[in-house]
Amino acid sequence: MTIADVAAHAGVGAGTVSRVLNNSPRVSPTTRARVLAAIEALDYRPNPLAQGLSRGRCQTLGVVVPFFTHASAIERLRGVVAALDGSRYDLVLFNVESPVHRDEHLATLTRRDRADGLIVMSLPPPPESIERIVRAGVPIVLVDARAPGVPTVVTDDVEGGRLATRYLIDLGHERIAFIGDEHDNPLGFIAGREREQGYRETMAAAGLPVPDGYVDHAPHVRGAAREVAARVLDRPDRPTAVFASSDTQALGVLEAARAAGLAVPGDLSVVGFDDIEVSGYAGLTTVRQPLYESGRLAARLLLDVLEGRAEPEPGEHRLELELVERTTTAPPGRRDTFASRGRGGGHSVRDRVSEER
Amino acid sequence: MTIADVAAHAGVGAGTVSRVLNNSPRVSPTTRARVLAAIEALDYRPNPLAQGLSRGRCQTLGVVVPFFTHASAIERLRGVVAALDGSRYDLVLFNVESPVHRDEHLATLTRRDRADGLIVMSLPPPPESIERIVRAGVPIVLVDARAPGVPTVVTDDVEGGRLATRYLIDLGHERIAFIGDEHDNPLGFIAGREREQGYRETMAAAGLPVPDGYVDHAPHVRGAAREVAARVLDRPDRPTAVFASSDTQALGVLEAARAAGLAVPGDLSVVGFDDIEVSGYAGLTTVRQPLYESGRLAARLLLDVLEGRAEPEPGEHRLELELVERTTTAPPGRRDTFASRGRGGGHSVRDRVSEER
DNA sequence: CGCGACCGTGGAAGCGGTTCCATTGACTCT
DNA sequence: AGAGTCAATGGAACCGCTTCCACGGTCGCG
Repeated sequence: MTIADVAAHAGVGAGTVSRVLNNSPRVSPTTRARVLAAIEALDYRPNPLAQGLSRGRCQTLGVVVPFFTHASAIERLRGVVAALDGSRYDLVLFNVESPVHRDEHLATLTRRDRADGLIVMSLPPPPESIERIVRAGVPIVLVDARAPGVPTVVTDDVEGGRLATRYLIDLGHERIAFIGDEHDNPLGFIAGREREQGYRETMAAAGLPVPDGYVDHAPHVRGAAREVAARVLDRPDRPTAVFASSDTQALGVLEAARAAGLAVPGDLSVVGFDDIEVSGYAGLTTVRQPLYESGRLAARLLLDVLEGRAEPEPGEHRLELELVERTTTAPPGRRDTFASRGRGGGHSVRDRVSEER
Repeated sequence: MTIADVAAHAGVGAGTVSRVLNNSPRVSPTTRARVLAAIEALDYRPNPLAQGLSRGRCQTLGVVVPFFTHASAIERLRGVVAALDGSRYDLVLFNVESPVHRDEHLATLTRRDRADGLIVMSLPPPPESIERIVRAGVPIVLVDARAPGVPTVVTDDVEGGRLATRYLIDLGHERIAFIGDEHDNPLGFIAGREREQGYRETMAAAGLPVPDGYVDHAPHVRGAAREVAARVLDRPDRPTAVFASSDTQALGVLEAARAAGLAVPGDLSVVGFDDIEVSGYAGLTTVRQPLYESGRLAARLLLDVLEGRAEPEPGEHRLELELVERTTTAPPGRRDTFASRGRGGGHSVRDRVSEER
């Protein structure tokens, strides 16, 4: 079933069929009707590969995302899919779990034959990759990562770190520990480091000490964070609060607290970062970043460029952070019963929203 | 940068370059070396669209999945991605939120020009779609859905319903309510209905009554389940246990119980279905289905066919269900304190596994 | 030593579209 | 009425690759 069959059936040339398909104005109404009838009769659909080859683009958006099953990645993807829905673009997923992975994918994506546009999440891509992609004319948007000369959708992670720390200090905490990602992660994530910087700045500004061992790092999984947290909770000068640089890790901290027999927030306050879906359920106080919105915005920026509605605008699109207060935080030393808190809770708009998902 | 450039640079014909690219044995070692050098020198990569057009396939696997952000879908996708990793196939995601959506996608996927193989999740596709796809020679695997003549990866949902109900009966419960998906959902999901059937069968076999109003249905979101649960928990003959046909809904039941001031599992036992990630954290007793494994198996079956290692084998690949006992269930009337349960818990292998994600 | 196999290779045809160019015929304008 | 426009259309060229076919050169064998 090719365009030639349709042309024959309608008694016209292939070019005319193509013009009808592409809504060219240069076709008479009667011819158009005949062609459409033939298309209908033969149940013809253009071959996307042939279209792609001929047009030099492939109606596909590539999303390069590390560990796509991580809750935060999923939320972002949800935003991307929402933005793509109704457009003519398909979504191809490139999952990244190592630098080799990343470089392979970025190398194949330097032309419009695999994806017409690229969303790269959370990965600071090697500058030479970026440059090749840009030079090749493939529009790209970074999410949760920065690079000069490229549109990015970001939040201010340093500020987020400040927000969480200041909140704990305002509650009256003085012994505040930090648990974050390992600094030398192979994919070069920097959000964790920036959140740590915000933490350190704020502690310093408040004149609060950060003893050795109050800052520790662990791989981005719950179990690892729990172990590291166990260590700091076992110190004689046990902190009264922990700021974890992700909700996943904060959940690990909560587990460690439970294992250590500490009441939360009675003995220990915990603040996370991200506001993934579980967090609402776990009652975790956290710094919410608009994950869904970030994906949606990135996809929209890309579509605007691809469909000629806008020029690529290098520069940051900053999304705001917001502290969501739930039930894992309280002033230090106030011994709440664990029981009375129950599950869930929280007071942000987000909670109402997440109900209905 | 085309194959002709490489050919010119290596001083050979285009055909020879193609043979080298495709590991044809009919190339002399010296020529092969020259071509490889040229490829290297020019940093040449074949255009996948042109390859696809010429070969009649596109090195892509399509996954059609309703509501891909649902926890269960994500787990399955994770399995698919794992199976695809290392293969030469890309993954294209077709998210489905309505029958129109579904039919549009299935209609475009009846040829090898958009995807070489198809995984359809949780959707009973219209028989004529299936037939067209099969006739077109596009391998397809259904997950969590059945159709004659097509390979499927399934679980026995009726049996799962029995499992959960029998477990509650064995604990000593007699007043057991059921909350499930609406029967007339537009996409035709049947898992919920089957789980309900298992529930009804087991109740009948045990001679236990199922009063009017003990079985109710709600859309597959937490909030809706909570409202429906609130109704049944408000009855004079309040049930001592609720079996919800998904974990998402079970979480809604837990919320309703909390709102009603009922202790879980003291006043009310709750069993869910799926074992999504949150469930371990929430301590929910549930019927675990191997979601990750189902995705992985489906992708592997498909790859085996696509790479000629196997013929498509219509028939069911059944994966086993397993009851995971956690802390939302207990014999009726035993008044546990809510506090002592804390969070998490559970005794399945799964829990250890999920720690390390 | 001559003939047929066969290996290695170049080049053309084809995959199914899009787009440019040339052609035709109707229509306008002087 | 003839020249010039312009709309509608057919058809060829092209996108970049695979694959088939044909051809020249070796080699083995009689």
